[in-house]
Amino acid sequence: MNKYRSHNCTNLRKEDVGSTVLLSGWINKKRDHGNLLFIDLRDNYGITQCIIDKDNSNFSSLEKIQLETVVKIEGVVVNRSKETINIEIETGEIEVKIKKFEVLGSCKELPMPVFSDQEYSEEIRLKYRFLDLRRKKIHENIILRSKVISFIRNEMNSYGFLEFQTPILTSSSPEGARDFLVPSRLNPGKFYALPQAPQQFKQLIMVSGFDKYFQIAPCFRDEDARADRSPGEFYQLDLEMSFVEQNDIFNVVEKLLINTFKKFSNKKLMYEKFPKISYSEALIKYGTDKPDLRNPLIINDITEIFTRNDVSFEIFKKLVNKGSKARCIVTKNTKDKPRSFFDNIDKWAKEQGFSGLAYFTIEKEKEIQAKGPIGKFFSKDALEEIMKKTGAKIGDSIFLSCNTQKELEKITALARDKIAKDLELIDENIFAFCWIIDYPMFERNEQTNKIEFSHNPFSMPQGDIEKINFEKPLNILAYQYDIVCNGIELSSGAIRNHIPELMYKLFSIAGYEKQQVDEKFSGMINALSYGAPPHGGIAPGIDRIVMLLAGEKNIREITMFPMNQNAQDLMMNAPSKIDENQLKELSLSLKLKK
RNA sequence: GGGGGUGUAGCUCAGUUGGUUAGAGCGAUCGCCUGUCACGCGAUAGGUCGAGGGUUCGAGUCCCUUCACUCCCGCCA
Repeated sequence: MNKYRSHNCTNLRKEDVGSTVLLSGWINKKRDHGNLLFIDLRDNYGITQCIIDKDNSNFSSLEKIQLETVVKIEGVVVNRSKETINIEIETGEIEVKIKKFEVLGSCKELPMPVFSDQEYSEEIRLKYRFLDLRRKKIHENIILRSKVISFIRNEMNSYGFLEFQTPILTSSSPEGARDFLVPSRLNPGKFYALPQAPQQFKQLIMVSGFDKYFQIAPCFRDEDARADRSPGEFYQLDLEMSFVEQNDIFNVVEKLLINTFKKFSNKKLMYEKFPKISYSEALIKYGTDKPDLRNPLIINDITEIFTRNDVSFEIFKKLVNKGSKARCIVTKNTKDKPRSFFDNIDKWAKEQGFSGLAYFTIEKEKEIQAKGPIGKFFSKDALEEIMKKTGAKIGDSIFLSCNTQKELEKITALARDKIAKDLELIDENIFAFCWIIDYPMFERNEQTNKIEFSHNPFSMPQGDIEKINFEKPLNILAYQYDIVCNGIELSSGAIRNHIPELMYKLFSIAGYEKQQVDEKFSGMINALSYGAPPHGGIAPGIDRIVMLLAGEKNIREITMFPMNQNAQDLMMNAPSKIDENQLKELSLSLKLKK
């Protein structure tokens, strides 16, 4: 028998009554009745109630023992009387009568309690993460994460994918996020970069003829944190396939995600076949390329209404005249909502830094009319036209905004969420997946006015390559796609451009000389010129998948050892200063800002 | 880089229009208690009210500066 335990803390049942057992674990909770002491012993698997009374010579030392001390307990399994059975825990029908005990790991006074459902400041949780991780909810989240990852691995293997590792020390890339840099001792003045994603490597794997690759890949981007974005590092299910079209990727990923979500969650899937929404359609209907499809509200463009002579809402008319657009959100049957409902939304819009949200309600007494502060500006005919365009019915309300297209997309997207929340239109028990497709290859940077890659420079443009009009780059679409679930972007992917000449052409549009491309992407470009297969892939974010499955809103709740918002590890004290010798070896010197 | 929120005992929080000695629960220490499972009861210790400056007879409370944490914007091919 093992020296520490014969059973773990969830093993023992009625059938074990009478046997002498050895348990090891943490003191989760003590209940001291003076002459009788209950101890809840906890390990990874569960809790077993142990009991000792004053007749035992160990009583007084156990009575004084600190919570979270690690002990080994030897005792006999006994039945609990009917009244004292605890159905909350799996071992609740029995308890262990303590004979002997031994402290395996003593515990100082706790900076935070482990046995408690209370919430604690992140600062203390992260500093004492090893204590925090003992707590039930987060302990279970981390176990869930492990199970999800091994499930995904098994699925991918069963689909015929091979798992490969790719380098962590690689080269800096000019596109995308800020790189984490690592100085090279052997090459003074030169730096490695940590990979933002194994993008080039996975393409090289395809060129190497491996056909189907995947990896649970760490990705490093030096960008500021958000609730759903760790600073520094995160994990992707990186995958790539050869001789595929967009739909082949979709089929694999849909199958994987549906299987995963069905296995690990009881929530319903809104679509078993993910709907495909084009980027441009998404921006109009939802104001964003990551729409929450649980939200039934749709945005409609009604710019034309404000060119009519029988509409006298002059503020909007002037803006439309200058090139602004007008869009609206219809809410069903809200005519009896109190004035405060509408005013709160308008007030909220102003707090978001917009000029507010105008609104009216469509009613019919003798004839159709608009009620509300701006109702009087719309004629009956104009209202009927709006109803036709938006599908609004009598009794519905319309929230509208007028602005430049970019700003309008922003506010309508936010307003769509806000109004749905206020009206409680979102079913939290649903996962609504969709594909966003047909991303533009390029976009214009509004500040510099330059043409840039809008997503991934390695994506394949759509259409017959011979016939692409490179004179109008903003019209070129790419085989580039995203998966969105409940308004969270899970991944993006693309069919890759495997034709070097086409690559040079596209890079030249974005302002890169051939020589620069050769320099920055030498490995890739070179490889593509030695017989590259058509290929494509995608990279779903593991952290966000686990977040959705665990029902958590913060990525730190499903990350074992996360950094704080300032990219510091409070437990390990990273980042930290290094000594002069280390700098010297790397040929570095510091020039700190005061 | 910018905006919002928070900061009071080891932990979670309360603290009135500025007014005696800053409170509670959990935890800690000590005592009582033989069937609890958030055990119960009693007592004790524990505070630079994030820090610095200012207004005031008097500041946890008002003002300024600053720091930390967090949420958001920018950023995230």
